[in-house]
Amino acid sequence: MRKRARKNCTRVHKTNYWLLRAGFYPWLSAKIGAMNDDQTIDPGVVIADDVAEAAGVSRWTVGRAFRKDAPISAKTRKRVLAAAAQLGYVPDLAAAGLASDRSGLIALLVNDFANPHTLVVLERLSLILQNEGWGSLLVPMRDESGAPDALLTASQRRVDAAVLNGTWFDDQIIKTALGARRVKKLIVFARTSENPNTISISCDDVGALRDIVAFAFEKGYRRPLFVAGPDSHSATVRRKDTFLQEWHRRSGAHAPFIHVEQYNIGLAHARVLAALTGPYQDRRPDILICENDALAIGAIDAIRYGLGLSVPGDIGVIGYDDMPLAALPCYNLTTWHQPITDMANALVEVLRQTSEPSRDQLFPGRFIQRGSA
Amino acid sequence: MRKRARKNCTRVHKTNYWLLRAGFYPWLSAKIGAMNDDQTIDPGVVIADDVAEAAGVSRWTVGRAFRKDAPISAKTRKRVLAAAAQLGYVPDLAAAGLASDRSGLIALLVNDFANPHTLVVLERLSLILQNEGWGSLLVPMRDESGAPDALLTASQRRVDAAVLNGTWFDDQIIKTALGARRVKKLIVFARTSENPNTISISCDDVGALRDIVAFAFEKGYRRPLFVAGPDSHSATVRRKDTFLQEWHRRSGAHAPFIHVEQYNIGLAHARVLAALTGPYQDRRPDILICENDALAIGAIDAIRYGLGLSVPGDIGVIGYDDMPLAALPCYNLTTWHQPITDMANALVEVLRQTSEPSRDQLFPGRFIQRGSA
DNA sequence: TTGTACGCGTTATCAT
DNA sequence: ATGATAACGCGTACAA
Repeated sequence: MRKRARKNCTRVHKTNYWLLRAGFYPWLSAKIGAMNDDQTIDPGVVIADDVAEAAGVSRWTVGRAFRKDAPISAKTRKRVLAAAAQLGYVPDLAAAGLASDRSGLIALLVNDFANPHTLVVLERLSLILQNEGWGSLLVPMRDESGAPDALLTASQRRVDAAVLNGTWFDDQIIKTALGARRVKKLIVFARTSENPNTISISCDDVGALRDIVAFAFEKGYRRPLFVAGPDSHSATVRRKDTFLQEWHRRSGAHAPFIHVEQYNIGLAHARVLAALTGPYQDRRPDILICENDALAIGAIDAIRYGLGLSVPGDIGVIGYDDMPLAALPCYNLTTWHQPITDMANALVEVLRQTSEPSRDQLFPGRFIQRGSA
Repeated sequence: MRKRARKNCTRVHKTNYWLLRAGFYPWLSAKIGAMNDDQTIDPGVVIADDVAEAAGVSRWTVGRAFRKDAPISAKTRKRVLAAAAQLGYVPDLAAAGLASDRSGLIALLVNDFANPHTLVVLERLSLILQNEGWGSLLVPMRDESGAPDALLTASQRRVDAAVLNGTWFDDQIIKTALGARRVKKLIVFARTSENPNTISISCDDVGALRDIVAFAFEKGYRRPLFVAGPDSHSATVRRKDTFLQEWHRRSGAHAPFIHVEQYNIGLAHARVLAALTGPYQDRRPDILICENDALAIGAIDAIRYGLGLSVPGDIGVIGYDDMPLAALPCYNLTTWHQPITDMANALVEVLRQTSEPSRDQLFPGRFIQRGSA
């Protein structure tokens, strides 16, 4: 009964939209310039048919004029674009997505709104996606149980890919994502993932923690405490394990660690304070190695305002991320810089590719020595 | 030639999607639970026709079953939903948007990524929109010239509304937005706008600054300096002008002010330091009233680490926003709390309405006294 | 309450 | 290089 010509669409789409920047649509600015304050431009939408009629070509030729690498003569294209400019035509991406199975939408799944670093990631990703002609669907996840909702949203909007920006994605969430309908690609950003069906783009945190351990050891620190994020997630384990191994290799001793349930500055404050006034009261660490900057900032606050001690005088602190907050003189955090822009560029490259890319792309970061250690 | 039955669609849409939460789609969880790690669910997409066939009804009845207030018998709906559940059907919102002229997408236009408060706004808005069945299109604007690009993106995606979250939107940008095709509603969030074609949802900053002035004056401060954001934008003027008026009314004196070109912590640091070591060296203020928290944080850093003075001992600082950073013990900023959640709820209400809402909704905030003044 | 014709604006595919 | 046919998946209006 039901007819469906295009099943299992695995065609390669080589024709991408171009001319997607407003700079290429001078008629927009012209119209706006001529407007009065209380005046709205006639919202009567111009469609490809109108342009076709005006240019004396068919609707399909209009579409070709707006796509790269389309078989169309330069002369015809010029005429079509001129007609489009005069009428104020802009292609409708929603309709294009419906027809082509490529929505041009990328879902950014975010659960880590308490971490200021998230804002940096959102800025970089959305800007670079916009430059490349993609739209960003911001999909928040309140907590772990919010993941199915988020992925449902993404799949209902036919996104071309979903990017996991969170920190506590566990394997169950990734399985949910892969199971969601119409989510074609799943990319784990700024985290590693062991799942073979994902593509992860992240900073080389193994190398990073080796460098961090080297720095701390050579600076003479001997009583470290590792401050890790939520337990039970494979992503966390990597930095922690690398640290523990490296420290043992260098010092012969086993370093202790604590876990904080969320990457939340206030919570880190509380947990670090509890640790230093409780189990670690009599064996106070001389350096806190933190899994990321949010934990490190909380740790500094705990040391200074909870214990009345000094950083780095009494206890040093090292973070990871180099978020803007880390550079403020109040914290002046020694940390590890992730090359977010490079990683975002790599993400775009992965999105462009139709073939299976190599998984687990690692990018080197760099150590940022400031005043906290 | 061209036929268009539905011109100027001003119909009232009373039927909204329901059952949009994943909790209502138990088959998703079931399928996922049964999966192996390296297995992907058959992405063969189930459409309404399939469900119709399985339930023995027409395709249109399937659509009705998924909408509220649709004329359908409870029995039929139950049968349809059962069939949908078995097949794993989920409505396609992209196609629905194309057909109905309501995409269910809201564009969040953001230009203020240097301000940590933006993350709070994004979290609240995207969560509440998701709960109500809307999707959030995150549209970044690098600078003022990026506004046309951003609005083009929004209009090409047929958003139902565009929400301006930025801080330096001037009237030209708003005109651009209103001129953009297919952007039906324009809402200015957390800022006021004088433009009669917009709806602004904001905190009552006139009342807020009255309270702030009252506090500062009664605390005995007598030499204020107002630290404002970018000049030339009407949004900025309101807090500044209110402050200046109120201070004059109370003290009989005219208070001075400076401008910072962006709401950026580092830049505020530099500008405040320059002011205090330059023009204001010999008439040092005893209190800095800042237009928002980002400026206030920069001011505190400048006072403490640039001048070596103490806050609040030598100079007090008051902010506005109550962003999470303000509560950290390092800054402990006295500020004004904006009721973002209430404002987000009001936004949803405006989005729901088809009639013209009253413009300029104001919400009361509250003074948060901490240690910086 | 249910079914049908038509349209939404575009693209894939094929024929010319 | 261009035009034509047939989707894409669903909603609206109206008839039954």
